[in-house]
Amino acid sequence: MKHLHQRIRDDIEARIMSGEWPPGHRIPYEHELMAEYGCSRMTVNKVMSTLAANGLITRRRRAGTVVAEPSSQQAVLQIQDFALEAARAGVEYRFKILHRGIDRLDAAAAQRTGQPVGAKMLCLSTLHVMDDVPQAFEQRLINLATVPEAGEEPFEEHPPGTWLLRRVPWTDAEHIVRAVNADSATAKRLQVQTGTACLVLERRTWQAGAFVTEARITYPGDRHQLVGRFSPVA
Amino acid sequence: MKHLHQRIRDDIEARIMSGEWPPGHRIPYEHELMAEYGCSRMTVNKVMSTLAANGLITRRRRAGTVVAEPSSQQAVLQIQDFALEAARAGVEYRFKILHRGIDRLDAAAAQRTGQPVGAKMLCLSTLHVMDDVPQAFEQRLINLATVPEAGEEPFEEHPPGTWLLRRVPWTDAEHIVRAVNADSATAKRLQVQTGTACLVLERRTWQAGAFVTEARITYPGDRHQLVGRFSPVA
DNA sequence: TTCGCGATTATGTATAGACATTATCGCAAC
DNA sequence: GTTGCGATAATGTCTATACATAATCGCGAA
Repeated sequence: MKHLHQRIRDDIEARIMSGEWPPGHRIPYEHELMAEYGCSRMTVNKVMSTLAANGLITRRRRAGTVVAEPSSQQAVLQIQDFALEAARAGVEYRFKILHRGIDRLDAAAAQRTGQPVGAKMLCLSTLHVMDDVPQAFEQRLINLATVPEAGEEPFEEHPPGTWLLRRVPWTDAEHIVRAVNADSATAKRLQVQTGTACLVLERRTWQAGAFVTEARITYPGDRHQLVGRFSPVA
Repeated sequence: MKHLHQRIRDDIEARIMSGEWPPGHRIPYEHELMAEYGCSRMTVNKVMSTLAANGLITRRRRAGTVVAEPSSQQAVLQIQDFALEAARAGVEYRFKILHRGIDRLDAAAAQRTGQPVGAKMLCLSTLHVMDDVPQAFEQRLINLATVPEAGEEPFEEHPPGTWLLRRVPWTDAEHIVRAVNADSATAKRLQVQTGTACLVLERRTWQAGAFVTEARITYPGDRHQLVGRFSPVA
């Protein structure tokens, strides 16, 4: 046997995953597990705390521990960095800033981001291209109040998303994924027919309550998909 | 001050999130933090283990602990249960099984699911309707080898997805999100025009290596979007 | 019957110490 | 210089104990 911690954890996870202990089933008390595995309560406690943090079980003082009800399902999608993805696929990547300007928030954008109308934002439109084929069109707002240095950044080496990610850590993010028919301007930029289904990913990020950036990325539906793999437990 | 554990954790998270400790920065050794906070090493250790499990820091024996490099971004999307969503919005929900049959896997589906060609699957087509407006069209395969009782289930009370979720815990899931133009059959079922952009969510789930189910859910692009909120730290 | 309150009990947090594990560092031999 | 190896220093795991906290149970009073 290896570490007791891992063994207890595997044991309990197996029983939950196999359905032997269905949702709502009461798990033995810490002192019972302690006796069963012949270890101290701290060891059992650490395992149970970990499982609780992972959402596999629910603990309540005095009442005990039960297997958690399955929550509403989550899809975890990996948003790959274009440069990375291109490097892996062995194709050439480049990006082009189509528009750059400093604007003040209009009412709709203020509503979306929770910022006051008129807040100064750096507005960027970027086209991501792989092997001369447009892969995505990105419209981004960067809050100059939170990230003033973005105003001076030429975005020559890295596209705005990559630059921001390694400059400003974010604490909260909101994602929206939609499908839309390409309007004529978008279709032209992405070199698809007007009306082609496109995947639109909107992401807004905050850092400790301060709005950082909003990105709207439009992918041609026939060239891109978002993929994710997920296991509820490590 | 409340609990030391939380205080240390908040402190370190704050320093990482604010950028004071950028990725790669070496975090004080456990014995240093122990001295700084005047607590035992176990307390520090538990905090650091938690942060490491959350991917915020990277720990290596002898080398010490450093702030983790930002990984590629993830979008975490909540897939809401239709009945729940409808109840919250105060509208009527119902579903209709359009087709039901037992089929054997063809080559393409076998490829996708990693099952042998010819494996027996329960095939269901379900339309989800809210206030008489179609909201989604779901095509689902259920592996009868893994979930034989699905063959007898009439799916009168709960739609297949809900039924499965509370019957079979899953250990792995794969998600793909795409945008497609509605073909005429789909358009008719969803009561939209042919060619309307639709969001397609594909999910395949396994339980301990055994294939459970594949669902392809098609949402009309103008009626639905996937939304998610995410904080990297709890 | 119902309400309130104290005893009970299971989990939450923390401590001090012990030994295990494993990279790294630095010195010595080549 | 390069290599090898032992000392060292960091995290990983575990114990035994203590006290805190909170929810439930059950008893007694209204």
